[in-house]
Amino acid sequence: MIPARQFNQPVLTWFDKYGRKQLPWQQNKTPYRVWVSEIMLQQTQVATVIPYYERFMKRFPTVKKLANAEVDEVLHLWTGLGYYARARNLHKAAKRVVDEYKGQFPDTVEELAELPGIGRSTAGAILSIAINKRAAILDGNVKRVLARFHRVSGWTGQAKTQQLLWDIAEHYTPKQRFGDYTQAMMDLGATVCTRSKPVCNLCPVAKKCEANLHDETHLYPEPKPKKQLPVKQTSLVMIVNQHGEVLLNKRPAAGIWGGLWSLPETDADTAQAKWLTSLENTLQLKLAKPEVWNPLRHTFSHYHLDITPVKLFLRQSTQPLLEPEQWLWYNLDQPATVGLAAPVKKLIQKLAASL
DNA sequence: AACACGGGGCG
DNA sequence: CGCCCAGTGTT
Repeated sequence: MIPARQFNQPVLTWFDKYGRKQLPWQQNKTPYRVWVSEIMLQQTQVATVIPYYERFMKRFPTVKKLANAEVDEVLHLWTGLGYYARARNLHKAAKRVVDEYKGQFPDTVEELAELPGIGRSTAGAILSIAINKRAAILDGNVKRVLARFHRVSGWTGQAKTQQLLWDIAEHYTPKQRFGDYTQAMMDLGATVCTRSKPVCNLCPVAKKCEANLHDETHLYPEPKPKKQLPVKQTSLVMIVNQHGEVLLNKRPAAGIWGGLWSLPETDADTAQAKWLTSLENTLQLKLAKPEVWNPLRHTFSHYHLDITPVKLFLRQSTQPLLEPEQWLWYNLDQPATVGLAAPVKKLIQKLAASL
């Protein structure tokens, strides 16, 4: 690690020249105003936050006003920002600041981080920016800057990696101008040391940045390890009638693709022949020999689904369908306006092209 | 369509 | 403590 001032002085000088200082929450800085801005900024970009912030501050100019409001009104002002749990936390925390601290925000990281929605980093940001107390932060922007500067390996969410980054963050925190330094690091990460294509020639510490010197900024921070997703198999059956329509059925409300229209599904390859026979019986159809296509993979958040498509033609004129609530002949030229699962839509397009 | 984001909650 | 999640913007 290099001497702290060789890092933080160039960063502060850069901030004096290029940092933003006119944002609404940078005026009249109080713990309350900084807190609200930090929570809003966790999830949304600056340009979007500004009008929300101003409306919020107009309606709740003090923590006491916020604490006394109905949570529904807080949520109402939050509408459009998303992550409503954070608005609830904001409201809960305001009540606690009023009840437990007589409306005065505590001035230690430990106490602030006890409040719902405030962790160590947000606590550090509030203290440094609002009351110029010495406190480090480690948000996504700062993690990126520091991981690159020292080529810190490991995913930043890993406890060990995170601890190392906190140590580095503490090390570089200056002996004065704590608020400016916090702002500077956030701005640097947001505008220069960006996730992709960082603009190193505008960076005040580029000449000492190990990732930059090795031309390896793209390797840091390391991405979150992809968890090995389980692979499930299924088969989707495309039954085409003499009008070039394909048979869809509506899926149960629960489970994947709940309530969407899909192709009839069979999960057991080995039992496919049997399944087709039972489908013929159920729907009173007569089917021609199946044509098995190459599988395609669809990935959910929690597993891969390898889908084997099977095409078959109906060898008779179409009969009225049983249970028309659940079954539908989908015309490929004049598609009905129904909700289709993404891979089903893709398959139907391929099917149309094959006819 | 995958990824990232700070903190809460769970086992 | 480690793991997963939420909800939306960015890439």
